[in-house]
Amino acid sequence: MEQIDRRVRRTKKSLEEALIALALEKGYDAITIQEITDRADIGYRTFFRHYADKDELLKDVLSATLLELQDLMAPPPPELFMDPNFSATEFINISVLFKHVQENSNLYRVLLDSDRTIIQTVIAFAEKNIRSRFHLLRELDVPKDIIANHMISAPLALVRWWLDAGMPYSAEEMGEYAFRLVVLPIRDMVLEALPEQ
Amino acid sequence: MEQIDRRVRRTKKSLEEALIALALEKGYDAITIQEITDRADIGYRTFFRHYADKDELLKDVLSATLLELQDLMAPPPPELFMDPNFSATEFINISVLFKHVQENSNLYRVLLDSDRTIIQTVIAFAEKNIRSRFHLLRELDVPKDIIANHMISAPLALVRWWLDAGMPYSAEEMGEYAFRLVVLPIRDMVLEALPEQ
DNA sequence: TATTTATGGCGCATAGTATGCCATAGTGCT
DNA sequence: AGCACTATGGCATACTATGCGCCATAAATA
Repeated sequence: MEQIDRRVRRTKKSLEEALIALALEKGYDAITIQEITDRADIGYRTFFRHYADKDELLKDVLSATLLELQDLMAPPPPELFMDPNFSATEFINISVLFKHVQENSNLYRVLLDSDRTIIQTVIAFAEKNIRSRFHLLRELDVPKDIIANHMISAPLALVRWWLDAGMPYSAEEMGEYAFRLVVLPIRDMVLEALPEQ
Repeated sequence: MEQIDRRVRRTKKSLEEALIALALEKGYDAITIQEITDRADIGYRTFFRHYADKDELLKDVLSATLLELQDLMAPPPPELFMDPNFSATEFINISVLFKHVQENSNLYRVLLDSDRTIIQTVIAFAEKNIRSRFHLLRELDVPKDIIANHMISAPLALVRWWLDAGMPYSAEEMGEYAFRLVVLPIRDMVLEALPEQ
């Protein structure tokens, strides 16, 4: 097995925890690598033996959580879109997103505060996922590419607002709002485009 | 009048042009002040006599254009929302946004590529504007704060997609798509909430 | 033309990143 | 337990970029 040296595990774990703590305190961009290693009580030199830069550490921190989200939001099979009886909640379960954000709010705060390029990677990945679900569908009133983008970035903006505002509503409520603002209009469009029975 | 020294005008103009050119070439973040002053053929030292940092220069570049947009998107008076005869296009003319982006696409590219804090300032301002239009309205199915945020960040995400994709649709088409995805659902909510005749 | 002011170029201080070197301490394996 | 291995710490160093003081000079305003 890929048994990893205990020291490496310890070092990485310390650095990851230090990054999150500092990012919440003073914002991701403002952190220096020196501060991370000081907080983690790790030699400055050691940082570069594991990560090329700050962003790589951040990716490491986020990857597990984002893979988890990916599973949660996962694939209702593409055939579902062709089934005229599919229900609204099956279309996409958006409140799952908000629950996951709530359970990992510190991580999401850091993610949404971080460099655009990291978020862009996440968005691009999720978009590809959505597009693959649409590809069986015939063209709608709005191009499918635009819908795919909207289905990702609009909920993400709601998440950002939610966190910035101090989560004044429950995850279920936010799911409901996102459903009304984003999902419902798209579902209606899709239903119209389905081949009539 | 506030007649400004010709040299100052010339210096600022050169710096602004250099910033835009460089930002389009290699991305806003990657630019150094040294590069800006070299390109502008201005002394490095002189930069700091006009701007505290890169962001301040960017703000200067964007301010005129954003004020222009503000006028274009401007106020249908708040009473309009209480008028049951108000039409969809009066609700908010979203295609104006896309036309303005098209005419200033270089600037918007730089803006959307730049630091989050600058975009956040713009979003916060626009949000306040929208909220003031809503304040007469009674509570809807979705909290008004969330709607205000959605009305800003969702179109902005569409603009970002449009620019990143190389503007494959016309401004009018994008306006139509934004209308269907964002404005129409909200308009329907508002209409439901209006006191019935 | 005289006075004011912006600019250019020099040097210097500071902060942060990134790497080389070598002794040391912790680790996995037999 | 002992051995070979390798991650780590600490030091020095190079590099890049920001930010400012100083003073001579060029350009603008009046």
